[in-house]
Amino acid sequence: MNDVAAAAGVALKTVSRVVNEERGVNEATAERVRQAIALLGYRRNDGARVLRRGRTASIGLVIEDVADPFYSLLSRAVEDVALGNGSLVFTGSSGEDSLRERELVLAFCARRVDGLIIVPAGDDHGYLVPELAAGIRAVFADRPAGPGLDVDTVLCDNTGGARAGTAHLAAHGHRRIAFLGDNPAIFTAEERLRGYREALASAGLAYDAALVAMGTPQQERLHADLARLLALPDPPTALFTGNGRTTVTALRALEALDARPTAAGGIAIVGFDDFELADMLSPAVTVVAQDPANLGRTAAELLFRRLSGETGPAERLRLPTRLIARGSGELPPP
Amino acid sequence: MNDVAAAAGVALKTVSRVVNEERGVNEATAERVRQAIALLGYRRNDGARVLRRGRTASIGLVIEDVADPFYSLLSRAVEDVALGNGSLVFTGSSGEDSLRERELVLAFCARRVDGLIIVPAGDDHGYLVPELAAGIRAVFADRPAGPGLDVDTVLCDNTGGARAGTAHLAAHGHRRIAFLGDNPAIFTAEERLRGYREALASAGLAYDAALVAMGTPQQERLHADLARLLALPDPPTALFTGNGRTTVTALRALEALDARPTAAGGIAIVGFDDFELADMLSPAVTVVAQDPANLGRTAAELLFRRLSGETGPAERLRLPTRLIARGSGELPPP
DNA sequence: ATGAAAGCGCTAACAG
DNA sequence: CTGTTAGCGCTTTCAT
Repeated sequence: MNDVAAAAGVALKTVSRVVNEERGVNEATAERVRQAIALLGYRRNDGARVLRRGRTASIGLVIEDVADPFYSLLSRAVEDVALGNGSLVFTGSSGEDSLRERELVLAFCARRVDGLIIVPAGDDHGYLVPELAAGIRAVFADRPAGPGLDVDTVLCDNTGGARAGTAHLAAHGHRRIAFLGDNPAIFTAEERLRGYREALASAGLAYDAALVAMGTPQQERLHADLARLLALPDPPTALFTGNGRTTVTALRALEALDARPTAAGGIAIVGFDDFELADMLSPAVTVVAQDPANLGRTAAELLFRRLSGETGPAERLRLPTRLIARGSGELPPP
Repeated sequence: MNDVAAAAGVALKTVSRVVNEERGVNEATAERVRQAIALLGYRRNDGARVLRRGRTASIGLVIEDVADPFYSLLSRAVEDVALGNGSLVFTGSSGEDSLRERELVLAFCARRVDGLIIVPAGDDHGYLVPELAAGIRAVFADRPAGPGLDVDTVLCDNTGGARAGTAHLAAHGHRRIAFLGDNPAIFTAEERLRGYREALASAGLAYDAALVAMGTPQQERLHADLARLLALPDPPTALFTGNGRTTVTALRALEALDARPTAAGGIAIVGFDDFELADMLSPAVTVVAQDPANLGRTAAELLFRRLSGETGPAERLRLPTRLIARGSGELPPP
């Protein structure tokens, strides 16, 4: 910048004015400065600018895993909103590891991002308190913050969705409905289990712990759980799966167990989360769909509203789910 | 930092030393400083640190769309390598828009990222020349930089992959093989078309322009193209699809045209790019698989080697593809 | 319309 | 082992 000023024969401040397109600069002078800028290949250093101005025009996004379609859709929506607000986004995947979540968040804070969108892996966010006090805004998405943090949150209607999916199976005559969920330590997994139980109760069906299996959606584990379920004296005739990953993995496990449903019949399935090609399988898979892009957009818009000064108590939004009947959830019991 | 120094009764530099865990500080003094830090809730401002040190410990990643599984896998790999090198990553989706690509790249440069990984949308990267001259390192991934830019590049063996896929179909007796590709303006689409043509030539089959359809993978367009192909007096008995999106969309279009293959027979298909559930469709889909995570990892590792001082001429890497036979590519001609 | 000076928060380079 | 000084590149404030 100094060089540009010297080359154009003006003061630093004038260069600054031209670069930032402030008005009140003689057009001839401005042109001279622009020439010098072009000649020297000068680019404004936004880092220094930030240091002086306080706002970084960047936000941090911490999710579980960008490679998961659910989160990649969410990311894209956040990105778009951020760009629309002139902001860049740091993305980080926590991999469901609360330590890594914390490291990422703190690294973003040290970079003085204006705000954060967090899909938390852990449930202790005490480490955020000083940052929030220092003025960094945060919005939690998909899962709430740990206790003691009063912060904007956008969740999906997990319980209602699971209730609707389970009720759908019950309405098609199933009385033995198994629940395959994610690790119960995960907020959404637990809420969905609750919805499942509520739907059973509404349908007058007894809750049977033997029909419930929860854990990380790994092939081997699901294979073992499904083998156990199918070997039960009174095996399930329907399956409610607690998230996209679990649905797909369960389908694979059923295939391996030679128990995958066909269009003609077999175990009925409803899955939480829509997924690519669910409509092309046979039978096509009935799902309770969330809208991850909507989740990301809503969270980001809320964040930017806060950043532009909107005050008021922490918001807690719930996004609806939608049951999409495609075939696998409408198979009758044998 | 001033406040901390005052509270601990030491000089600024001592606080700096403690914060950065430099050695050569009396343990008692250090402890006093740490107490003051905790008391005041002090956090180092990395922006200021960067300004002074020159390195931002951040890189920029520009891809086509994070929401696309190919790029989301690539992103995750880049993220992991970056984190392993103590660096954060700005992510941006260009949406196949060269203007937006440019804006993102320049915004990242203004933030003085240490390096860039770019999947280019456009083919004019003149705007990068001053940035490269200013010392920002860039690695191009998946597609090469425009003319005149001598820069590290990691590509996949598009031609070889398409050749292998097409040859596979020919080896199974097909003599009328159609090619459904992406927009021919896209580098990879063109390379894959080349591979297709080479394989035809090797198999002694004539190239027939009527069997080739290229464009953005939208449902309507593919539907129309497929309808035209199927109505040909001498219609194709096999299909080679030029990328993951196209494969899936073509499958849907075939379904709508009532021409989707079954395990029993029908039009044979080999697709470029593997995709989730390809193995669960019926017939399962034979693909030429790339490894997007490997692509991301390789590009990121190359970038960080450059950032840590490795010199030498621009590298041009080609990553191999792998044919995975699953059924749809082994269907015989009628 | 333009400029001079101060300082954002930090660290490099030297003292002591 | 600790402190002082200067300055990274920019914007803000107050002159001119």
